[in-house]
Amino acid sequence: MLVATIYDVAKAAGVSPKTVSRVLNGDAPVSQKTREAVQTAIAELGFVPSHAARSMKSNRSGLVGLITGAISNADEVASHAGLPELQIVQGAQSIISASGKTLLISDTGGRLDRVPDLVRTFQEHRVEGILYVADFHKPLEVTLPGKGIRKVLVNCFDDAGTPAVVPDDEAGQYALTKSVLAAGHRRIAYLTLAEGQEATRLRRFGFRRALEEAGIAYDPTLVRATDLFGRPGEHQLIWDALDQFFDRADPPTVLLCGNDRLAMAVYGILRKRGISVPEQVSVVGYDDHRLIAETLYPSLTTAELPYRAMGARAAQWLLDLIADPAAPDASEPARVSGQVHLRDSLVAPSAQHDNIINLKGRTET
Amino acid sequence: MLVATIYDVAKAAGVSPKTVSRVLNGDAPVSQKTREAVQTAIAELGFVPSHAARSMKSNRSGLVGLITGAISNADEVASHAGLPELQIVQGAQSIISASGKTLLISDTGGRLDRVPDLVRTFQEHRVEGILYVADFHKPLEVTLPGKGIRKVLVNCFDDAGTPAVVPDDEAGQYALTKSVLAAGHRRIAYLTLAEGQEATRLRRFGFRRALEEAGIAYDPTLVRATDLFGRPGEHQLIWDALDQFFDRADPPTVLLCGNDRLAMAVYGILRKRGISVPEQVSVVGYDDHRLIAETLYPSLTTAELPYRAMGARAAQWLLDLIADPAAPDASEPARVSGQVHLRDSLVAPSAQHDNIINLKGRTET
DNA sequence: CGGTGTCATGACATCGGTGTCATAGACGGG
DNA sequence: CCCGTCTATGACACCGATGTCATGACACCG
Repeated sequence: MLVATIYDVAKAAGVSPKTVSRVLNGDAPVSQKTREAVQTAIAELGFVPSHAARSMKSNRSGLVGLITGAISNADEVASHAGLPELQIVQGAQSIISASGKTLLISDTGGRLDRVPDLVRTFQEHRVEGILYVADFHKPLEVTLPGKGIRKVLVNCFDDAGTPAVVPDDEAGQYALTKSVLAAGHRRIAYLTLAEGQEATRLRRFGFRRALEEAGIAYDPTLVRATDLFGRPGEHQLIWDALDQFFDRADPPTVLLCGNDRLAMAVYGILRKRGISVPEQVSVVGYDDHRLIAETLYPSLTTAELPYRAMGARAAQWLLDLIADPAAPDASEPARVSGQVHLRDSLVAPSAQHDNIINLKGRTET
Repeated sequence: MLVATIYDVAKAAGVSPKTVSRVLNGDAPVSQKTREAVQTAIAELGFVPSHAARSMKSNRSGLVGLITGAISNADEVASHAGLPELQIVQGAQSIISASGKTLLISDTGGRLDRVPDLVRTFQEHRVEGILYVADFHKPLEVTLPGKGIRKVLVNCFDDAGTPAVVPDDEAGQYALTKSVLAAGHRRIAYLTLAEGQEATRLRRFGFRRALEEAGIAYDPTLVRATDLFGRPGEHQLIWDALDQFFDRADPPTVLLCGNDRLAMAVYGILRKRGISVPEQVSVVGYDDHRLIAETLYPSLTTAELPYRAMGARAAQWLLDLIADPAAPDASEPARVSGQVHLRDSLVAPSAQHDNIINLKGRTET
């Protein structure tokens, strides 16, 4: 006898299995004496009810599936993905487990073609819903199998009206740019993420909107895409962009970076060029990747990518859909916005005592 | 009818449920014609067998539980924990899923008192084994419940002979120090992790062993613990340590850091002091946290904390224990060693053209 | 042509719980 | 004292698979 069953408990307590069940679930009156006898037997045998048997009868698995590439991506590419994506899992986990359900986490290992397998495994476990988490804000790349299963997309979206939760990149960059403007900056350079990404497109809108409101013309020559996801050549790209910016007669007083990792690289390259942060130029990131933002010296001003909140929001949405099967799909993704975190890397241009103009070549090695 | 059952398939194909089962499992001959009829019915109904029913009959859940604080820690503390710990999960995931089993991942949310609950949930699911993952190398902090369930500890150990997989910190620091010595350094400063940690203790052994072999005396004044897990005050601690090192008549030519995050902070503080890496001093980390090591500029020489391999090793061990219930416990934890990754932050002292001596105060702000 | 073995298939019990229904006492009112 | 009601409990079927055993249809052999 590997594990005790309800029958073992019943025999030990001298009652019927059904009575044990009643003690377990408290769904019918049981006399004090019987209850105690049963509880003693349960404790002695170390009995734990079988989830399989229970869910078979009730036809409710109490399971929610989550598909992510986070766990594998974390190592594969030292990119903006990885750890932050994990916060989505974390946010979902907290909501799901608070609801008494269990989260089944599966990992694509970076291979989209494994998704059908993962969904099938979920179906075998009769999950009540599925969360699909993308590694960054993008259109859904696969057709999710699993007809009839409730799903919520996180960090991605489709055009079929599947419920989706995405970051409000436009509002995030808008708020961040407003903070930069509020500090007094007027010449703002922007090292964006790769072209073609949702985040790049949406954040540029937010950036421009903030500039317009401040009456500053958008200058495309102050904007360069430099994110190569940490692949070789990225440092060179950043270096070239900084060259271009600082060669100008009116060099920028602040550098916005598409993510905190880029900002970290920028710190290093600025150091090599002999330019101090923030004494000579302010630097701003994006993501609020705290490992970076708080450890960098000086600490980094950045906009939060509200991954944790997105995970929680998506999980709650999914639970609602499960509870009310008649609930309608959404026509629009839910957009979650995050806060701006002001830290030491952003100061007023007036506090930048050392002027950057014509620093070019000063300490190139 | 929410989901199709084997009975629905049987009816649609005009055969008995048992025959459908035979088609599914291929454990008995079925005629070609019958097989096709059944497969057609399965496809039409979108039938997926119920894991619950299956495991109830077979008494084998095919599940393995994993308990970690990684998912929550990732955000809580921007420390050496978080992402790297996740690689343990990743390594385990790959082995477990390759074995056809499913990994059930649970998260303590940083609260050890939740462990019994998590174990209980695992027991309800009748997991065949449990992996317990600590956030850094330490003695086991809790008594794991779940009598009779096979367990393997990862990144922690107890004195009861529970199978455990830990990093070989001594060998790692030894190899890393050997690399530093091989580059020609003789005056080596060491910013260690917090006192009292296993890693701190073991790595110091490795450090000293390498020094001894090179005939260099261990100088305690060149060793300072500066890791505050990213909490405020850490920068100050590092700053003070660097002051002390560089005030010497014979300042060190290289700084070993207890982890890559510390190295990142060191980069920033050195920049503020006007000291260039590696032109004036070499810097070395620990962990091979690639997000940091490859993005920092210059890229960081560091020793790999072989988390992924540890996860895989532990998972394989657990699978072996499950397959052979008679297998004995181990008296010693398995120690997994990682490689040294040489990158740009470490150069020969002869290549450090600018002497550090008496730089003190040069650019303090 | 009967006996025997193989192949293909089905009936039935079973895994561990829970829903349904029945029933034995206790208790109270008329 | 009888009957209705309520409380506490048990018998039994069932959820969806699969293991065991039985059986019908052939084919092959002597």
